[in-house]
Amino acid sequence: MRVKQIADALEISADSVRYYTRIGFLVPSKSHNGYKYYRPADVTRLRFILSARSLGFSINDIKEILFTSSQTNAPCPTVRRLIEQRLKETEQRYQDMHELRLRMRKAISEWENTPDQHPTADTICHLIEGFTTLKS
Amino acid sequence: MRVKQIADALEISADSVRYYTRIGFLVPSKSHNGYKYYRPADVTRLRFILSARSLGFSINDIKEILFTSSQTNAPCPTVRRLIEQRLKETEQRYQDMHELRLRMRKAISEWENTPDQHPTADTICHLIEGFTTLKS
DNA sequence: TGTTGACCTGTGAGCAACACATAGGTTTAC
DNA sequence: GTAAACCTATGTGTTGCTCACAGGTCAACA
Repeated sequence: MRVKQIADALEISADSVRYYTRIGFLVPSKSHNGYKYYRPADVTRLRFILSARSLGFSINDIKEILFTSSQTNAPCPTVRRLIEQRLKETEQRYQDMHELRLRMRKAISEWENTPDQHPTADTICHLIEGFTTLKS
Repeated sequence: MRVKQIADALEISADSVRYYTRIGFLVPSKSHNGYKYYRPADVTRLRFILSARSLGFSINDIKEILFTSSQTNAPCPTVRRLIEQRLKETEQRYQDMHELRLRMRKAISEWENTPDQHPTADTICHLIEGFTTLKS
């Protein structure tokens, strides 16, 4: 299979496949014209990568998992440790997003009753400068 | 003020200040030794940048706002338009994070009753490969 | 046989928003 | 005068891809 075929099969972009190849996650064989050819084992491997990504593992995490596994060691302890970390980060970012979301909504609703205004010597945009999270 | 002083004053890293300077948001004067010196107007400007960032505006958004404002036009319509867009994106990412969070938690709880296992010819990590979002 | 056009390829660069590494300058204390 | 602490600017690294580009491949047609 060539890059587009494997990409279509797993519904990702050819560029993503090229990226995973570039960082060594996939090792296709090369034909005479320089095209890369992927074998069924690469499909399995790519499917694994995508599953891991969808569970929040980073590229580096996957690298570590793949390495452990290639040493014929059980990667499970690593996987359990990593997902706990990633979950913590995700919770944090989730919380941050929640707060950002509220701030944005508050700004929008506050600005509904605020007229436009031209910039002055010491204000760039009075909407933004006049909005403070600390306000009631 | 030199870079660290202005950074400390606004509680951000000196590297961030250098970054904003590099992209032209701040234009300090240079002294004989190459050090950059920031004036009070830069503090105002930096404060504005930080406010905008905390409302979810991107660096490019801020660039647009600053430009409009520098033309002595009211940047308010731009600001209102941009924040609506950013809010939409934020809502989407918030939703994505929510789902990722649930997937991760489900995986962790499912894996509690799953023993470790060594890799085989066609499995890299049975935990990840055995987990599917579609499962009940 | 030649050629047009659609489609595909690999490589290198670019993106956001900073953080880090490095080599060297400045300042204060002694 | 010098040593140590602290500061500086610049360049590179980061994450996970996407995009731009110049060119290769292949089937259909003249």
